[in-house]
Amino acid sequence: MLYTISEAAVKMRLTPYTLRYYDREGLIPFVERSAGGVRMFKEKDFGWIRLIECMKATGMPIKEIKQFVDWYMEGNSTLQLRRDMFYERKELVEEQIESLQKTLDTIKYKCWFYDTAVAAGTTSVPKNMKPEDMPDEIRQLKGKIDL
Amino acid sequence: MLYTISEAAVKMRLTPYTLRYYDREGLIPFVERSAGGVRMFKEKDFGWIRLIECMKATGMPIKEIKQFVDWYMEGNSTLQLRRDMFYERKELVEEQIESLQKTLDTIKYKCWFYDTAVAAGTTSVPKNMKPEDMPDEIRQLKGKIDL
DNA sequence: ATACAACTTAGAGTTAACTGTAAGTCAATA
DNA sequence: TATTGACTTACAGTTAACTCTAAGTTGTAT
Repeated sequence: MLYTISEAAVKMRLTPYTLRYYDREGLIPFVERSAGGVRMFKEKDFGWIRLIECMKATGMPIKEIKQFVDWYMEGNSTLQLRRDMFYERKELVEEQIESLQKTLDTIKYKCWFYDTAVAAGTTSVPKNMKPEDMPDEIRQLKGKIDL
Repeated sequence: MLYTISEAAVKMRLTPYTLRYYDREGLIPFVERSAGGVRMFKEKDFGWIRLIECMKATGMPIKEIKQFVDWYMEGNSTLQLRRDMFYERKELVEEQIESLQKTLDTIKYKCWFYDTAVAAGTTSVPKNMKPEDMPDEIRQLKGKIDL
C-alpha cells in the first residue's frame, strides 16, 4: 500500500507542508518517488516518522534528528553513536519530567490559593493564612516551592 | 534591598535583554523606576518573576502570561479568571507529563534495541528477536509503543 | 487528447522569543 | 566636575520550525 503526501499527512496528523519540510531537511531520505518524482510513502516510512515525532517530543532540534537519520543511512558502523544518542535523550527526558513535576507543585499550590481567594473574595485570606490552618498537602507544597 | 537590571538578571539566571523584553511585553509592570528612569527590582518582584518562569515552563506563551498579569493588576474582580487559568494549566501539565512518559517508553525501548545491536554488531539481532527472548520489561514496552 | 486536481520545487513570509546595536542618559568614583 | 561603566529606548537582526505562494509538472478520469 502506497500513500501520496496528502494521505501520509492525514495518517501522521501533519500537513503536506511539514512533510516536505522534513524531506528538505533530510529527515526522511528513505521515502521513494514515482518515475515522475511524486513522493510515495510506504508503511515502513510511518514507523520512522513516528520515531522522528517521538524525538521531536523530547525537544530534540531537527538538525540533531537529521544527524541520527544520517547515521542510520550509514549503516552498522554508527551503532554506538546512535545508542549514545538515545541514552542522552533518556537522561534529558527524565530531567524534563522531574522539572514538570516541580512546576506542577507550584501550579497546584496556586490552584488552592485561588480557590481560597475566590471563596473569600480576596487574596488576603490565602496570603495571610498561617501554615497550620492550611490542608496538610498544601503546607507540604508550599514548603517545596520557591515563590 | 534593591537590584539593578544586571543584578536581577544574575539572580534570576536570565539576561538583562530578556528582562527588558518581559517589561516591554507587560509581564513585569510592577517593577519600579528611580527618578532617572532606571529599573529597581525588589525582593517581591523576584517571586513574581519565578511565577512567570513557572508558567513559561508549562509552555504558556508570553501573551497569555501578560493576560494573567493584567488580571492581577486589576485586583480582586478577576479572581475567578485567574483561578480558572491555573486549573487549565494544571490539566495541560498533567497531560504533558503523561505524554513525556509515553515518549520515555519509546526511548527506553530504543536504548535496549541499540544496546543489543551494538553487542551483536548489527541491528538485525534486536530487529528479528522473538518477543519471548526479550527481557520482560522490554517486551512490555514494545507492546505499548507504536513504531 | 484534454481537463484538472494534486503533485513538484524554489524561495519568500510568519511567529515566538529572544538578542543585539546605536544613540543617548544616569550615577558612582577620581 | 569629568570620566566611565551601566543604564535607557527604539528598532533591527536572529533562529527554529514551520507555512505559504508561484510557476510548472504529473497522473487520473472522461
